[in-house]
Amino acid sequence: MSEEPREKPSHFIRDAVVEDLQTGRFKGVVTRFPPEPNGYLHIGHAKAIALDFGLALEFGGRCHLRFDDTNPAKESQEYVDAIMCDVRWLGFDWGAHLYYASDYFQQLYDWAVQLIRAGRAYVDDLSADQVAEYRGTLTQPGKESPYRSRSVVENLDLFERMRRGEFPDGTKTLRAKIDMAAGNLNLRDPVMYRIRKTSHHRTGDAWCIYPMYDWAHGQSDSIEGVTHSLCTLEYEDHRPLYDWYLDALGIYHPRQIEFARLNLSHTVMSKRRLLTLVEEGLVSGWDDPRMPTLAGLRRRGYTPEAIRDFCERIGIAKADNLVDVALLEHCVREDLNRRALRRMAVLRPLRLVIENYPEGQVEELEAVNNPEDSLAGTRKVPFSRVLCIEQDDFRDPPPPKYFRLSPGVEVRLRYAYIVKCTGVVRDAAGAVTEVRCTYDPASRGGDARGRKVKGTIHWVSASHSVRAEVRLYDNLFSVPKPDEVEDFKSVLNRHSLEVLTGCRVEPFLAGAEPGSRYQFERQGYFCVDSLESSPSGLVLNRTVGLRDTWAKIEKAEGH
RNA sequence: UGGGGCGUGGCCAAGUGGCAAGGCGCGGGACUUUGGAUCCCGUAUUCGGAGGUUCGAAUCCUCCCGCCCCAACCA
Repeated sequence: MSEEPREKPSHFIRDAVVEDLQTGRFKGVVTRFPPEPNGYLHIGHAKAIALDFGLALEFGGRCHLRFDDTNPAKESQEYVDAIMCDVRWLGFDWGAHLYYASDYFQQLYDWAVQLIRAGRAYVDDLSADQVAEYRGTLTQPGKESPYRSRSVVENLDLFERMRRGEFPDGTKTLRAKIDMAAGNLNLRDPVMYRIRKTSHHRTGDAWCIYPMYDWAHGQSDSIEGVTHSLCTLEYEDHRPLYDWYLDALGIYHPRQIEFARLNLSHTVMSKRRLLTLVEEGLVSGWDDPRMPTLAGLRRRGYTPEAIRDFCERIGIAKADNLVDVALLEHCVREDLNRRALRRMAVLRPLRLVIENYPEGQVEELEAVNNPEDSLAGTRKVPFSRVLCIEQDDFRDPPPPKYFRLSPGVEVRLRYAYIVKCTGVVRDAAGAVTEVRCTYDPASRGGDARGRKVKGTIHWVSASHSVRAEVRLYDNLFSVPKPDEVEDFKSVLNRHSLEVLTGCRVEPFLAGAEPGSRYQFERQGYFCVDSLESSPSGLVLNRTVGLRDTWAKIEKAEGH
């Protein structure tokens, strides 16, 4: 295993980090991945995780996992657990640096008091609607709240009573006193605290006022000594506020840098839309193998390595993007090609009878486990007179450039023998129910002995194979940009899941471990479903198909 | 006459004054007991547009065009 560590492609954030280290602005690198525990992580988060943890690793620093849990109404322990599980699975380690914004509630409260004392924050009695009204519009300045000029003493008193729970939800807020005429709406006296008499999954009922994102985030970064606070583009407008709070408080000041979030073709990435799919039962859950969630990709059979590689290849930049899902698929294929053991499985069985093969005879033929890895060894596959082959591997008449079985034609049975089709059996409707052939005993192992045999097909012994259910997945959406359609649900791919129940797999697969991955020769990569597969009922998920040149030819040839 | 960003091939993306990296995809070929893998070759006279500066510009200047984000007591 002499993996040449591919040179890390550079990007503007790495450049900025290098510069900050050189100029002495920061002495080391401390990053953080700050998910809100209100949903499952998806491939877009993987990009951020790889960036945050990757940079820390690269510069000998550290990366914190910090839950941004400032909105108890939407957050829960279920999500906290799922997120930690996913980050670990992806291969990253936060060591002892697990934090929660809720751990800082007291410190944040004290700092708020500090701002009130400095005359930089005030308690406002305006209702939510009024606050919106007073904010003005994109093109018109807002106007100051009538409560903006309350005295420090009064503000201090009111704020403390807010905390004690003397006022009902929504009746008061604490706001920073900045500039109601600012072009950047985030600076028009942003709300720092709102009253919410809701218990929090970690702090219980200790608090009834909760900090807003902007008030919590920068200060949390500061407390933890974060150097580079990396986030997505939509927070660019928040940076002036991030900086304002830190400066107003006069505390350690990390640097926020924004990058473009990932968009993947043929799927949706917004938490709101993913939640809709889950809640409306359009998918089986957050871990449905068609979902772009890490839980879904994991169940689909994706490897952490492939996802990390993908994250590296897409790069980090500031331009809006839509990455072709074909790149993600390429990454798993590349990873699995060199690691997955090969097996034979017939998804849509067609009976093949070898007329001149002795009745009752069984041979154990040797098959290579992985041609890409000589250490993977070989296995024995039972061969007998009656086999199952793929329905697609027999055509009568054969279309142009078809290399597989058809009347009078010879084909190789992978690792077995060369067989020649002698005829077919059809049912009353004319459908082929059985293919007949003879074999060449001298071609054992598949040796064509000089002959040109263009096709090689996979097979399974009818009586020795094991039954299995196979689930074939396709893109969740039928268009590249479902987000741009009026109703994204109208463009769901109706064929995103195809369940095949009569599949036959080679006996070696009988005891396959849940989650284990294989390449089914000539078909694709599959993994044993981790939830619904059992020894008595094997269930396999197709991670991704193999590149299919024949499909392209067939498509180009006509229909 | 609101603010903040972004525009390099079908999709990502390097490049930051010296004459367009790389990857995916696509097309062609070699090889092949997976029509897989692997290996070759091809794929932007041009960098949103128009001017300008310069011996020389995707890179600097000016104007224009287009796209994205922001008016939750969400993050």
